[in-house]
Amino acid sequence: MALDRNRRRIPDATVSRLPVYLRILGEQSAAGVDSISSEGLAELAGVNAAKVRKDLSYLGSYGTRGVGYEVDYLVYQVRRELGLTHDWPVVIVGAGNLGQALAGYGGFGERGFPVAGIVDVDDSKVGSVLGGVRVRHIDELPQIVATKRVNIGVVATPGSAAQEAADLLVKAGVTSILNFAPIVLTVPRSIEVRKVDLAVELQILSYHEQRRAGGAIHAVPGAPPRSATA
Amino acid sequence: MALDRNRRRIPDATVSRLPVYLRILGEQSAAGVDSISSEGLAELAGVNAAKVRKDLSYLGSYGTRGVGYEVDYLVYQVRRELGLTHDWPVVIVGAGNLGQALAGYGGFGERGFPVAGIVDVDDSKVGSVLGGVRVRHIDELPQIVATKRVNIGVVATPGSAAQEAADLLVKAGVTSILNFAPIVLTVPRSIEVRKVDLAVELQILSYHEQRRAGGAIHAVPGAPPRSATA
DNA sequence: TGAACTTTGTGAACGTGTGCACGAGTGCCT
DNA sequence: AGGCACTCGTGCACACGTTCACAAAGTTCA
Repeated sequence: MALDRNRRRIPDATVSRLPVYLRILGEQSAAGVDSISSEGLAELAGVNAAKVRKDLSYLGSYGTRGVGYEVDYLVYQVRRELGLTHDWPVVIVGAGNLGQALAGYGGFGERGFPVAGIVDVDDSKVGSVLGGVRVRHIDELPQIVATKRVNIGVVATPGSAAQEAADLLVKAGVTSILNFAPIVLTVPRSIEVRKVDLAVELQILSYHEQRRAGGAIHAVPGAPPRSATA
Repeated sequence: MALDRNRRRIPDATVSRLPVYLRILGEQSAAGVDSISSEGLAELAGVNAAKVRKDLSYLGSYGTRGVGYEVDYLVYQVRRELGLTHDWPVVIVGAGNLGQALAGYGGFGERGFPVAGIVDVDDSKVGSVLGGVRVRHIDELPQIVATKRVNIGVVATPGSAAQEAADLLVKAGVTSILNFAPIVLTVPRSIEVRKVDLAVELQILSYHEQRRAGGAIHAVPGAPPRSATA
């Protein structure tokens, strides 16, 4: 505790890979594997072995030269670094198509993120039960966040309501937001936001497809003049 | 066409921002805005103005100094670069919770990615209708891909079935895959894969929450010894 | 015990991405 | 017509991320 190896800042790129390692390590552990090399883990994670070693070195020196990493011990260390030693209850705003799917998707709670509540503005949705959780009115959001000690909010509303949802989450005391709405949220700097956007992902794939197709079809009909003045 | 300014490789980071610009530009266009500066676009996209200019410069010199960018013209250019001048039908594999939500989510087709089909292995799901599309048996996948000219496949199965789903998609002729299953897919190098993983996103947020909480609680009970020999 | 072998941890080189700062055009106003 | 204000396009420096390559440290086996 004195020679605290902690409080090292871990690079973003590494943080985003740790969950992948963690899942693989869990699978290996369940399969009875005791020890794994950086090469083995790299293979399973689809990355370079040196990258694995460097990533893991940010947590400390938990490997054994000549052998590899002890799976269970590494699982524990990664979980600790990611803050997964306890559950993080989440609250979902928006009980539409997506909110319902998220609540119904059991893997949420299993992975340490139990759904503490789902809220919606629409009274007709309030009261129905999704994935074992009753939909409540958005006015109850502050109470849910406070009593269930919720730090993470999920925005699953249409784009038009997303900023308002985020504002309410922040006001209720949430400090991290996972945003599924296709808009850029404006929040205080201290709030951590991550975005998941289907359309963006599909459009990136579209770019590569178009490129693959030769893309040489530039003379598309309908090309507007630069200054239509219309 | 002779002095082809095309076939310039656009950096990945830029490609992933173009869809964001595109959505904002579309909104501005709908709001009656004719012209926008890099600063204005940057503000709305939540990024640096220089970055916007550099990103757009990869498409060509479509701005006007002293004025900005003509919104409609820029929309056209970005859409062209992203290959959005025509629709890209997609096929969804897996009609579970997620597959249903994706099919039901109208925004899919509206944004140029109509659902050409949904397939599942489970006979009890075959025949039901989701978002206007009938669920078909996975054996019909090759036929759907061929007749509807599908290039993009969506894997919405549980992790345990995802690799098989990907293999079938590739065999059927799909060249891009959007993967929602929490596993690393193994596919031929020529196939473009993008992954959307809820658990990863939540765990990244968890990391920041843990860090915010001071994280100084390292002496967690239950810390396993390095070599348990158990 | 010691030599051969394995695998980690990390310095260093390289590649990619970001942001500043400023020259170069363009439009507007007098 | 000329000057001024504005904004794009981009060279450059810096930060971040990736990969190589190798010494250090551990294991195995004769």
